[in-house]
Amino acid sequence: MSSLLDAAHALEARLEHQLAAVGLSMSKLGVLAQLVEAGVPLPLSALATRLCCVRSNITQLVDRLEADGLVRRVDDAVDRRSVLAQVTELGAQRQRAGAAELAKIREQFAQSLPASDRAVLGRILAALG
Amino acid sequence: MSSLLDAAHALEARLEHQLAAVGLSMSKLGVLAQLVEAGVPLPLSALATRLCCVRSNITQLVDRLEADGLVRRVDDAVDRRSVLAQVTELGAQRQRAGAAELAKIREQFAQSLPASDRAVLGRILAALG
DNA sequence: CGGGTATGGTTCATATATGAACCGTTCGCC
DNA sequence: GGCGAACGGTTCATATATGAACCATACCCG
Repeated sequence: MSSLLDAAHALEARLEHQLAAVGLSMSKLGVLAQLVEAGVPLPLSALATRLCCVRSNITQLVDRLEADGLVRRVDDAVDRRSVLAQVTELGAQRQRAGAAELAKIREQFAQSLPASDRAVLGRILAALG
Repeated sequence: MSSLLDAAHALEARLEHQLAAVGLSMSKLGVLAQLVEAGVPLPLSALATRLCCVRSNITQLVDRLEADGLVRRVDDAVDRRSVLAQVTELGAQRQRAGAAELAKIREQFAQSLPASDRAVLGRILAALG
């Protein structure tokens, strides 16, 4: 059980380290990826739902992304309570760069694990969820 | 790859939740367990080494544990730079309670996974490290 | 239509973690 | 003996995350 946690932590550290090369973190990339995927600005609460975290976390994350110039807050024309996050051109560039870094790690991961093991691992982890 | 991270996060959340029942977190239990296992007060830097984190993290963790009355800071008689963390009686009780909660989860984990899968999982994760 | 409830976002306090900067102490070595 | 490097701890700034409290707005129902 603890080796599962250890492996996950090591993997996370590697991902964060790799993303740091393009000035991103997992959290920031997660937000950018959601916005790019959606193709339209999203309400902050939609981000919270998709990223499985509380709203106050998104507030802060978007604060930092806005400070980085990767995201803009825009008003929602139809619901005055709502604030939309819109990815900037720079943000979209960064997201692509981050995704490329992620792909590298995924590649290494795949290579270090035979396809058969990968299948077994997937099955076991799915069963745990 | 992401299912590995997801599974680990879910497991961590369950552990934290279970430990909250006895007023502990994984981090706090980690410190207490090291101190109990060692049997003697440990320098904070020894804790940092054993728990694989930076010293400033231990400073804060011990601050909180001290506020909880689970640990005491004592001077090191031979090295005046060093500060030792000594587990209190209450701290030792808490550590036992926490370990019991952990054991419950481990039990469930073991039951939800056939022994053969557990062996395979262990082998795969070890290969990743 | 209004009043109560639900929703959306922010703010605050807190926990956990990192890394840089700092200071006092110890140690190795000339 | 004394000096410079290494060590030990704290402090600070920062990032990430949670949850409670708060306010404005929207929605539902009698």
